[in-house]
Amino acid sequence: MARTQGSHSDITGPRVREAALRLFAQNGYAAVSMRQIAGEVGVQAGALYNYTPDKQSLLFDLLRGHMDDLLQARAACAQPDDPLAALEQFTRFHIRFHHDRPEAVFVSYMELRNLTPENFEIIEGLRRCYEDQLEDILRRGVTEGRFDVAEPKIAAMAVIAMLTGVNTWFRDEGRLSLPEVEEIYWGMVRKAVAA
Amino acid sequence: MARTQGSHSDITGPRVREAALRLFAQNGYAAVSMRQIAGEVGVQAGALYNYTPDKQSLLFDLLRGHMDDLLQARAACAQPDDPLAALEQFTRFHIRFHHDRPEAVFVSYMELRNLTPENFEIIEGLRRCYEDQLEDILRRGVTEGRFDVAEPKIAAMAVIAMLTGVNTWFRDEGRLSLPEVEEIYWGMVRKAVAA
DNA sequence: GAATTAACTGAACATATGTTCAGATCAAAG
DNA sequence: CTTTGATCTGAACATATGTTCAGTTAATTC
Repeated sequence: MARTQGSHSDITGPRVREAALRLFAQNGYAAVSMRQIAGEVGVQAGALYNYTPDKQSLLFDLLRGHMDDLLQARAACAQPDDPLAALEQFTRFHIRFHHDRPEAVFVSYMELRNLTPENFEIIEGLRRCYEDQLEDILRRGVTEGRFDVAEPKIAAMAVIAMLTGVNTWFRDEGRLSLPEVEEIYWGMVRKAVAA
Repeated sequence: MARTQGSHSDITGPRVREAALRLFAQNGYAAVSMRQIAGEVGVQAGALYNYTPDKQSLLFDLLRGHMDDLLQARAACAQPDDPLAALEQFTRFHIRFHHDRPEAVFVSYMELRNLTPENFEIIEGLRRCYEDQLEDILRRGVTEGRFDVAEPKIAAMAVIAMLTGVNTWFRDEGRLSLPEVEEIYWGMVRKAVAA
């Protein structure tokens, strides 16, 4: 049972996923070859198959891992009883979480169609689970008379689309800091659903 | 000068673009081969090169055509002086226009990274031109004291992201009609920027 | 130092890719 | 009917693809 400690496997495995994520984000899943990924890691293409059964699983594992991270990070948040506080919490969490991993966000959105149907269903289920959390907040706010939202499901989709959009233009070196952007978006979200 | 009238070219040319658009939307630019496109048209791969110098130009022409359509359709709209009316007009126009051509919208968003840098710059310029129109409406509304928007550029990006998001979930056979969806989104946009 | 075995190489496999081009086809013009 | 030229075929080109696998390398254990 040699090679358990200091094994390259602990190093190479993550590096494969990192290289795949970066390349998929930059060029798209279909446009990236296993040889490119291997080259980025400094290894021959065949060696990748010690870490993934095939290219499809590599993509799926990235998306799956991202969605797991999202739901886990979300679950670790305090969940205020007050709907307004919960909505603010969700808004700021979403912007921050997505800002911190732009490549995973991008790939998770762009490469859904390159998943096999079964894999797609799994990712889609996790995504729906996240969306439902926002929908629940909105419904509670409506019930308590704090929000004026005729269609909580649609409002949830609209808010998430708006918030995720930050990733398309925000730059760390830009004029505005992330907390400032958070503030601006929270203002719009709050007003958009206000009673 | 034979073959000018009733020429197949008038038929095949558009069919090539239609097939390419449909296939690019479904499978992504990189995953679609010239032979697939040709097969869809009922022709051999070599024949496609009577209608496009290469695959890249085929993609570019689709995106270019879509952006031209967008700006032209927008220019054909009445442009109300009243900022609130102008914003409502923009909101409804955006939802309707994007609803009517989901494939072109999808491809225009997803395949930007598969453009050469020069082609990308052109499309990006057209896109900015469209965004600026919304930004101008918001600025005018602020000047006239009708809107409360600290960052018109960012608000414009947020509104557009929100509106374009309709395409990701809306189905014609769904519970809500497009006019109903228009109404819901217009309500959220109006409140989000209201003074 | 010998044995073990995880980690990796390098070549091979069958198939697919974008693009080119000489030649066949055939509708229209003279 | 003959000429013309746009339209398309079918094969070829060089290169790239995902994946497999027998064999090499080298870190660890005994």
